[in-house]
Amino acid sequence: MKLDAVDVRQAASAADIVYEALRKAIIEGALAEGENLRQDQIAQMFNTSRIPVREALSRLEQHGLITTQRYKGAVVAGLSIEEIEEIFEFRALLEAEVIRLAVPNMDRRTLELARRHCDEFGKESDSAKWGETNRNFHYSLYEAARRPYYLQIVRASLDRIDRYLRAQLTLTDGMKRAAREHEAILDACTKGDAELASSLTRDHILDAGRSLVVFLKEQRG
Amino acid sequence: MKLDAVDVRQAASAADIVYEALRKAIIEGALAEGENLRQDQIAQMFNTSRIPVREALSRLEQHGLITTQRYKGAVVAGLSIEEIEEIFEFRALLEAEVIRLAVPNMDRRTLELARRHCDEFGKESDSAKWGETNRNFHYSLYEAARRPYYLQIVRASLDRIDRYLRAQLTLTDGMKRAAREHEAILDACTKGDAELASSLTRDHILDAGRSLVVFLKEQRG
DNA sequence: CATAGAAAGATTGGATCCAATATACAATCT
DNA sequence: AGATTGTATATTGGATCCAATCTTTCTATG
Repeated sequence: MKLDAVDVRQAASAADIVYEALRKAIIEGALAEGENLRQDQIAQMFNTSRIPVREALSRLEQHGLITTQRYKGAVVAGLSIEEIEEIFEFRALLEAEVIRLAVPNMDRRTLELARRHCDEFGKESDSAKWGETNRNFHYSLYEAARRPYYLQIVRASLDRIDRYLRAQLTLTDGMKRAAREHEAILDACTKGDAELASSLTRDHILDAGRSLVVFLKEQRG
Repeated sequence: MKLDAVDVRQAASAADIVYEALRKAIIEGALAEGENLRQDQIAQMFNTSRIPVREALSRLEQHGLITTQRYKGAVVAGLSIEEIEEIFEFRALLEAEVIRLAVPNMDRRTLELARRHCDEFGKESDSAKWGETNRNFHYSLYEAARRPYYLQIVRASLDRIDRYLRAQLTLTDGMKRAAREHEAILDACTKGDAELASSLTRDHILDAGRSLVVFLKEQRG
């Protein structure tokens, strides 16, 4: 007997499904910041009870995507400009280090995959998909660092500001500029220049952060 | 009328209490790694139902302190040597940066508080309390960085390896060495030398990590 | 009319109950 | 005996119910 066995114990629980759906909605900006999240309402949307919803909300709160108040409920978390600046600064530190550690481990497969994501990002016309292709590109390089803990934190910090980052990409030349910077980063990786890849990544993140903050300060007054 | 008002809405929920108690027990090593955590049993210990326990366990899992399997329950997370090495490396990067950012903001009060924690650490004879005083010392300096997001991550990563770190401190001269290194870090901060404080912090963490790994490799074979 | 306070409705936190799954052990077959 | 199957028990995941709290609305009163 031979068949493609899958581990059924990895089947997603109701809480997993609700969590992933809400996480995606918040990251993509489908749920506006400050929006109320009623347990009952969400439970009905997913044809389940409030218990798995509560667990999903608990996870979202741990990740900083929502804030809750006892007996008052959950709202989609909003970030102040100071908080956004801090997270961009943090990401610059962390991702610059991750790619420095990653470069020595990059093999042909990694670079080819990154090349595909890079091209895809450059060609993508649907602005709704930029966030996803942007992630794919960076993660495809970061994976080579073989640092699961670092990557977990990278993911969590990106989750928090992804909504804003997507807004930044749609700004005037945010997208074109990001595409150019991606090319430069990928080039450095291909050449095996870890220091260059690291400092380019750092600048890439800090630049995006700066132009986003300028934009938000105008917008918020 | 004048009184110390507290916001009653911040009163801890049952889930909060269970979470904090379990977190403390795991960090301090009171719960051995691999130990089973039965929802019913914990609920009875806290005179509550399984619902708040489930929420507490969910939070612990998000923070990596326990691992759970569907329908099988939760066990206290254990870390492989590779994972421990990664977290020490991560902490070195992060905490070195935090203290670099903190030094310019340190005022007299901060330094006096750190001095007290430093002395307390040096005098403390109860090895069970070393972990706590160690935290107090470092945090008292880190606070000055005014980077809440960084500090949240610092705390989470320290939580994961605190059990092992405490073991390291009780090693032969781990404690004396740590006390000396604390003095040096505090001196650098007092002098306002951010770069020195940063590199000393980095070495302090990497040294502890290295001697811990040596110890664990012997112990685990 | 404005406002304080009470009552009603909505919403969350927690308790209890049921269903799904895993584990341990007995029964059965070769 | 050893392996396999069935069954009983324990445990978790989810549904439903109740209690605590918040929010809104209504009313009485100045």
